[in-house]
Amino acid sequence: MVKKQNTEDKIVEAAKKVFIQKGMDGARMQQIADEAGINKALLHYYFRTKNKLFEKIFSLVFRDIFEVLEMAVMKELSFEQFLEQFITEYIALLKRKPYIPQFVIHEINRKPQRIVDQMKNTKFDKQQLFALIEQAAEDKRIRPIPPVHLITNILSLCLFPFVAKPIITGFALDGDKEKYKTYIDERPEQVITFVKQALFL
Amino acid sequence: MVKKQNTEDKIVEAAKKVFIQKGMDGARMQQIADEAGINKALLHYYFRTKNKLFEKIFSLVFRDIFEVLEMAVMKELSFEQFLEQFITEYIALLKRKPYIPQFVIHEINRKPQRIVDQMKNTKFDKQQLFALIEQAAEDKRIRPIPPVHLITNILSLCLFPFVAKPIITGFALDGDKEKYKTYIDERPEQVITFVKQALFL
DNA sequence: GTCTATAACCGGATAGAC
DNA sequence: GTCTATCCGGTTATAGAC
Repeated sequence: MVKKQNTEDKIVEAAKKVFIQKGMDGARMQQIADEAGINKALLHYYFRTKNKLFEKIFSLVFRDIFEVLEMAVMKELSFEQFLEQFITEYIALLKRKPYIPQFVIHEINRKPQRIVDQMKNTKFDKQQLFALIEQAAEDKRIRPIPPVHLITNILSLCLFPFVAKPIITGFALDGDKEKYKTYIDERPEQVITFVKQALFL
Repeated sequence: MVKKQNTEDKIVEAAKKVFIQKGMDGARMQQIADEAGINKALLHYYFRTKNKLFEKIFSLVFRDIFEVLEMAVMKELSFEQFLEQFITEYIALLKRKPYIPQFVIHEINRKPQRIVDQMKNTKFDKQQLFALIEQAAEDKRIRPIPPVHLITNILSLCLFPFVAKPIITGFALDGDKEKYKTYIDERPEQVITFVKQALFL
């Protein structure tokens, strides 16, 4: 938390903030410059174009996303362990970086293919996870469920509260930010319980 | 499906398409004009500014969203009936208008307060739904669960498959569009089963 | 109501001094 | 590396003929 970061870092941080908030189209180089406490020209000096700056931010944000995903699946867990650990850690990640879902959704809209390509480039192994689920069902440890549905279920339960934050706070929780905080703190346990009840025989 | 609609309708339809696809910032008046088969000047003649046109589209899309929501809760169902009917109809709505979630999320980002205000203006009664859930838990028909969590769970399970369509298709389903269609067709049953298992004792 | 032409504006990008 | 000033293309918006 040192105040004297170098200019490039200041730019990246400011750009991250603005691009996440406004998306590529809505973001303004002027606002990024203001946010970083410099002027527009310097932005171009460091990153040449708005697009190049955006690409930089995109790759940074994307790295965050798979940080946990990879970790969770890499370490040869049982399905039961995976379930608890994945939900706990993924929600923890989103608490630290709540802007991630919004940013990704924005990009899904703009350039779907880019997101898919990036995902294919990670170490995350889809097959391994599918197999884990199918094995658990075969062993009668969980009720049978198509892996795609289970995975999307889990992801949706983790992600939605962050995407819909303003709606949940404003509409369901009377605009009370403390209530939202509590809600999010309860989430890991609530999701784990919900999924376990839904699955285990 | 008559071909000769009046100009205003043509504009609205074209604007809907473009705004949904590109968002307010990304949309271009020229593209809307082209899509409607008229010229830019006429756009301004009917709606004065881009912003006013967008507001019009926004309110139209928003009406769609609550179409089902209101219906489902209005008609004094038991919790069990509500559950099945809501999930079935909400996913059916999203199949008809899959652009809704993206559009709303875009707006959550841009102007959170607008969304919340709009929601408060609907006939949808939050309290009634909360009470329904709490009553079911009290009667031991379902296991106890905080209503906010249950509602967000259900919504997330319905919405996510549409928001994440490109990712699900491209990454989990090998880019096979037919598989996505099948996946979506299976969804209502999968979600209902999942939620029921998670809830009912 | 609808068009063509153009004004007014905005925002990304560059030139050039320091 | 950092700044001020400026350019230039694209986009919204308006004027005015038909």
